[in-house]
Amino acid sequence: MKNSEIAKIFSEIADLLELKGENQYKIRAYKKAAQVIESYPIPIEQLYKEGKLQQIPGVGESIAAKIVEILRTGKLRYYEKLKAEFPPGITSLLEIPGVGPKTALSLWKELGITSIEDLERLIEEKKTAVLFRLGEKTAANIIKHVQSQRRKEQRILLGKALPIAERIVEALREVPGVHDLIPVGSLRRFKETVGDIDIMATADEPEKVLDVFVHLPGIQEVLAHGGTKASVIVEEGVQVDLRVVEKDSFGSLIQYFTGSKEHNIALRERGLKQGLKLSEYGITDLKTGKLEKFPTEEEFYERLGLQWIPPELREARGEIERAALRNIPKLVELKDLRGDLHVHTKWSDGQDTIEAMALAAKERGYEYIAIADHSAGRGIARGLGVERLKKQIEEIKRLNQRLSGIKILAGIEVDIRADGTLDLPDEILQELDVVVAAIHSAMSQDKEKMTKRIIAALEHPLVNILAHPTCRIIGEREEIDVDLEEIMRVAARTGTALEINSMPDRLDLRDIYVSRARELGVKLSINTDAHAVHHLDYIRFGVGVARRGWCEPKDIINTWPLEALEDFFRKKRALLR
DNA sequence: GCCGTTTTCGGCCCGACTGTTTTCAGTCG
Repeated sequence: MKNSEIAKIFSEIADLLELKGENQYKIRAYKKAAQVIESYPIPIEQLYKEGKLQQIPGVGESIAAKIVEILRTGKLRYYEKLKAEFPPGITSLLEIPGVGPKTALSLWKELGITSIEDLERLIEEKKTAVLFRLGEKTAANIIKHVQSQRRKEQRILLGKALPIAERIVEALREVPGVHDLIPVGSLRRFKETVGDIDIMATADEPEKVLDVFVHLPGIQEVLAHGGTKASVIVEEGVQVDLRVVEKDSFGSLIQYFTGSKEHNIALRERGLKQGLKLSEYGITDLKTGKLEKFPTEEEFYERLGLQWIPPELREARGEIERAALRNIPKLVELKDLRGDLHVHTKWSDGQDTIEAMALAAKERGYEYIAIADHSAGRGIARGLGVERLKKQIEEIKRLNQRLSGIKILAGIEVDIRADGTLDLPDEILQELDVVVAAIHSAMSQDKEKMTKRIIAALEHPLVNILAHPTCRIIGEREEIDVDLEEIMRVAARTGTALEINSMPDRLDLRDIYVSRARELGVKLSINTDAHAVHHLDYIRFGVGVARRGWCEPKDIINTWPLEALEDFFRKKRALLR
């Protein structure tokens, strides 16, 4: 059973306990367990087999026993019993903003409402007016929220949100008297999707900045416009909030608004143990009651005895403990990258020539770039067979003689066929500098078959990188069903790198798997899979994922000098031949 | 239900907003 499925059960239990009016700390315990399990990089089933369930933070005796029951029987009696106490569907009411457990319960008990549709109908018939604390305004708000939730797509890709934020920040920078200007929230943490865009600023005249903001080109609707905060919807359909705040507490404010929520909770719990109360306004000493303000985040963390924590790590996944030990890793940065090892050209489905891609790479400060067009198996992508690949290798040789300051590596993105064999013969593959292998077909194979298939590719001495290992497309295609732990172990053993694909809708491997791979000693490669020159700039999203996975330059093969990289590839051939 | 720089028992994050059966409960981020 998948981690997400187990997490869902505990999250439902938390909702049901809320309706029951149970102890709020018990509810929180279930919520926390669900949240941790949802983003846990190791399959819960595996931890169960190893008897290590309680090593998951937030999972104690009771929840561990429930996980065991779920995995053994496929069911949980406690959950079934709880569900039977309420009509099915009632927890869906909790998804409506403004409706919590108390409201949901009275909607059901007083009016028999058990679904969002019921609720809408009865509000329109004005039958909810009899309820305690549910007047006209609340009813109107519920209708508004339900309708707007139906209309808008919930979260948008980071790759779409970041350019919007940058565009706005750039425009506001021109306003006289503006000092700080920084996007916060999940955007600053480089989370793969974001809900809305939140920007914080300090300025001499806040009204002036907000005034410019609501009149920027591309603003579709102004939702609110006050003296310190304004909210708009931009033409891309995303909500953008701008807050202009006090300079002397800017540090604690951006810390608070950057999140994550879980990170902030963990931080405040730690503060309490030190007799300190944390909030967005600063830190209050509980003994003296005095509030201390912090202009910078560094000072804020320092007051707690912590090293500053990069936003990408702020997910309550052990970063606070590491910061206390002053042992936060020196995360990989964009400037550490020396090349891109997976790009396409006109030879298959790319838009630009080899030369154009190479020059663009040079412009970005790279030392090398690997051309990895599709192999013939991909009919739709005008894939390369043996003869055309030979010609391409010749072309690359000629270009390398002509161009200076950039080394073009001859490569291929070879298809891993359904049976695990590669789409091109070894004789031609060994003529290449680098071989990237990938799954593009038969993605619905069962777990056992898929795992064997990928392992066969990893064990091939000529395969250097596994591209987009889970094949997911965010919001569109689920991950393939595969034993990732096993894949990672084989990748580590054979010296095969796993790719962090930087395409905004892929970001594959995703952050939590990157973190696990790194723990297991797997090397990673941050590539763009660029199909045009401008795609090379997507690399920063891949870097964000690597940072969220706690990677340092040594973990990322394309931060290495060319000789070290070639050495890495040679070693695998020698090892497995 | 979880957990331990004060704890194996007794705590458990913080502040703001909103509607309102008006002194605050309920909800949210």
